[in-house]
Amino acid sequence: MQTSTALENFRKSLEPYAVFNEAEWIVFMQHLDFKKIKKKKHFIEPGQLCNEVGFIATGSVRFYHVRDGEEITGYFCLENEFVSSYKSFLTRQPATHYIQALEDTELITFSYKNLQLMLNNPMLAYKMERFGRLIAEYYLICYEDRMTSFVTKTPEERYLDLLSTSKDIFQRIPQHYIANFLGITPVSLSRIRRRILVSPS
Amino acid sequence: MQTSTALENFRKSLEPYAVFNEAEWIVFMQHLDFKKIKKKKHFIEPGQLCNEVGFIATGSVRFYHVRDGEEITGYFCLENEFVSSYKSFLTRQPATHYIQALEDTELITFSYKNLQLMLNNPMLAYKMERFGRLIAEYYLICYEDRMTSFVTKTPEERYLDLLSTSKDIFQRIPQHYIANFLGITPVSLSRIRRRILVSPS
DNA sequence: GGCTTTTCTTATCTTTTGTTAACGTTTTGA
DNA sequence: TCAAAACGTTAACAAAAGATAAGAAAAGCC
Repeated sequence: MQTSTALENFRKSLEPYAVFNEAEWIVFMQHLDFKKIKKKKHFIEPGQLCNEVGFIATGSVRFYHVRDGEEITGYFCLENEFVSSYKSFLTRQPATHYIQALEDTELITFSYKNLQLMLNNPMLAYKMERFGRLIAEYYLICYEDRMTSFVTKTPEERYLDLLSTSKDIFQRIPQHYIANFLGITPVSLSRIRRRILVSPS
Repeated sequence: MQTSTALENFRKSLEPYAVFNEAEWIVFMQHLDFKKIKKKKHFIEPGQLCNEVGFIATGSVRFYHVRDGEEITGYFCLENEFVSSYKSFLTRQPATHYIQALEDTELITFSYKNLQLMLNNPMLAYKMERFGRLIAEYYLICYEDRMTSFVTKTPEERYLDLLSTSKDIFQRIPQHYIANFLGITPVSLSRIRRRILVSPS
């Protein structure tokens, strides 16, 4: 994707969270970087400090942990979403999981250092605090919904929910990753799909 | 608890998120209210708009959903924590769950309206945006950890984790609520405890 | 104090999930 | 292009969890 197109798209995506005037936008842009991650390459690995937040212009990533030598995928991000190991980024502690590109991925990023510069720049400080608040609140609600689904719903219900809200995910993301995301094994997801095929309630 | 003590305690608890000077603190306090909830009474019920965020001075609450006539407890809050149906509060949509006092509970609250007033008051706006950002980020990290535990850990591991980080919870909160919180049934938690007693690995 | 309600455990049975392995298909990468 | 790796399904068995019911202990309430 062309850089200018990506930036325009980014600016539009930010509108619910931060509307910059031209002067602010120019300064804001000066604090951005661009990054390409080839498919299967990592954005972050355990033990590393996550020093940036990325906005996915094109592509997709998965978050995964390794337990007993096994990869467990906990989350995905697609275009127009932010990707970061937030806990590491915010607390300045090493990450405990991997973030890996599922496709060739183009990111618009800002580093921790640049974010601090903006938060301390009188021209941007207020808007950046607000931007940060609204983004954090947005993800807070996403995460709360997901937590609730683990407590109140069965794996089958979570699967049907995902199918109805994000059918496209099944076209782009391998099913065994989705199984992990639903909190079950790939074998179990395959069985659930079979059950639903046979007797679609 | 005495109001003045509760306020001092509140101010101290806020320090990681917002440090007010005396003038600011006085204005901030003018936007606060106090609320007592008797044990078993509700802070919010499904269908209601959540119009306030509470800080628990004393007591505790549980969040629960009702599914097929059954109550499922998804979360707890104890002293010095914030309690709200954030999704309802932030999106101005009706809540979908209950929040109920587990003990007689004293809250320091601020309403949505008062928060907006503070966010629009030049004297407080910047600090309130920052305060909101840092609180949202704090809970974002909590929720992320919990989400991850559902994907990467077994119920037994989640139980052992909870036991090691919040042993006191088991003294104050009925076990069948904790079972729901762990994503399992009370019967299943009882069996897990039995298993661990018999063969503590 | 005595009765009711809540809480926790245990038992039984059913359902679901995990584990492991096998197999065919598709995708990948040298 | 061709061998290797990745992917999805299925089967068989074991382990765990859900559903239901029963009973004992503890807490709550006139």
